Amino acid sequence: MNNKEIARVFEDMADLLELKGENPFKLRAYQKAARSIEYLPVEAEQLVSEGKLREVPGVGEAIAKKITELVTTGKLGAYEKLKAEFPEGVIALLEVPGIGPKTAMLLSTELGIKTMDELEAAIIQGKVAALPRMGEKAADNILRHLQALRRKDQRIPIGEALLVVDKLLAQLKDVPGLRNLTPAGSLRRFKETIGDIDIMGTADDAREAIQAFVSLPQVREVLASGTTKASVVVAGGLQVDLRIVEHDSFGSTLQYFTGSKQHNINLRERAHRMGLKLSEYGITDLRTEKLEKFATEEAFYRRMGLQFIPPEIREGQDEIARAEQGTIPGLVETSDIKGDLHVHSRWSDGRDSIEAVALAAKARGYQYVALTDHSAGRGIARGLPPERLRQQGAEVRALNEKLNGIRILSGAEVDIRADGSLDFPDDILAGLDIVVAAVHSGMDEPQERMTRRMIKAMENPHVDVLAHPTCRLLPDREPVAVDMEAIFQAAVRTGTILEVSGMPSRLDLKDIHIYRARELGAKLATSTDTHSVEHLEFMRFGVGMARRGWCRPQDIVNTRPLKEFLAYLKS
DNA sequence: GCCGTTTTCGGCCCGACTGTTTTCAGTCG
Repeated sequence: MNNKEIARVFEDMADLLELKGENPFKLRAYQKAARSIEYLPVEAEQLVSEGKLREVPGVGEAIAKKITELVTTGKLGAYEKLKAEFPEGVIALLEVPGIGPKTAMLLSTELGIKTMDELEAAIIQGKVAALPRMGEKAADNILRHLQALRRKDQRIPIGEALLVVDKLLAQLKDVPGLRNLTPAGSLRRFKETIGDIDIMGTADDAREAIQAFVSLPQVREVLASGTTKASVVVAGGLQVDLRIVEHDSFGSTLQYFTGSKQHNINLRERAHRMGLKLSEYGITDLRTEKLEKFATEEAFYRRMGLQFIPPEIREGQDEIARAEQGTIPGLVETSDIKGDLHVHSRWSDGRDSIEAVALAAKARGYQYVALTDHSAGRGIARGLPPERLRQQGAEVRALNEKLNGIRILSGAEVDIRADGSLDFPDDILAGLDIVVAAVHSGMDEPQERMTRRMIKAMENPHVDVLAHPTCRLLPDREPVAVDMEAIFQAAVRTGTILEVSGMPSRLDLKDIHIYRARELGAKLATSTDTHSVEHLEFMRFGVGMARRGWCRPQDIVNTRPLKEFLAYLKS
């Protein structure tokens, strides 16, 4: 049983305990453990065999036992027993926003509702509004949420969400007295997918700002609108929350609204031990009741006795303890990047000429860009047969003569075939500056074969980079079955660089993989898989992922200047 | 159920918004 499945069990258990009216702190313990397990950089199974389960924050004696049971038997007695205590389908009702434990139990016991369809029918028949403490409006609300839930796609990749946000921010820019408009929440933490969009700002008149927000043309529905915050649904079904505070609370509010939830809970517990109380408005001294406001997050963390914690690593793991010790590393930034190691031109399935891509790379301040068009095996992607690759090499040489300040590395994105062999013979690979290898087909293979296949490719001395290692596509294609721990170890052994693809639909490797690979000493590269010059911008997502994996500049090989990077490739 | 530089027992984050209510419960983030 994998970490995601284990986390799911504990989340369900927390829901069931809540339905049961159990001690709220107990169910919070389950939720915390679920979160912890979800973010583990290694499989819980490995921790069980190493006896290290108890080192995971939020995992104590009882939960460790439950995890062990799940890992070894694939089932959990306590969970099965708990499930049996409740009518079928109650947990499903909790999925609907606006339905909490009380309402779910009411709907289930009074009306016998098991599914969303039955719920919809009951609302339309007026049965829900007639329940105690319900009413027309409450029932209507549930119906709207239910229908929105049906329409709504899953979480969307961060790349798409940022487009929506950029537009919103541009539209709100001119509202008088509205300042400091900033994306917060999971967007600011660079989570790979976004469930809803959080924006915050400060204003002379919060009401006026909220009014401007809910009146935007793309707002399809206003879910809530008060004096300091509002929630709307915009075209496309995405929920956007806006929170407005006074100018001098900006730092505290940004911190509060960036989350994550678990990070904030941990911070508040720490504050409590310090005799302080945290809220979005600032820090209150519990003894004097005095509120201290913060204009910046830096000042806020300083007051808490902590090193500044970058948003990308505020996931409620051990970042607060690390900040207390002052051991949060300086994370890589987009401005550290000296080159892109994965770009396509119109020679294969890219849109632009090699020269256009090179000039765009130069304009970004890069010193080099690796041209990695597809190999012949990628027929659909107009992959290059050896002869065309040689012709391309000639053009690259000519361009390198002509252009100043940017070096084009001749390379290829070579297919890893089903047997682990490569789509170009070794003598051709040997003539390239850089070889990026990737799986593009036969993705349904069982884990052992896929793992062997990738490792075999990594063992080829000409292969420099393993691209998008898990082959997932957000939000639909699941990662291939592959033993990531083995891939990371092979990367360390063979010196193969692991790609962190910034392409929004890939983001591959993902955060916890990056964390583990780095921990084991593997080298990583943030790349874009550019197919037209605008895609070079995807580097921000690659860097965002790397930061979520706690990467410093020295962990990312393409932060090295050209000469140093070429020397590294040779070694 | 977890956890401890006050504690191994007694705590456990905090505020906003809505709807059905006459003072608050439920839900959310």
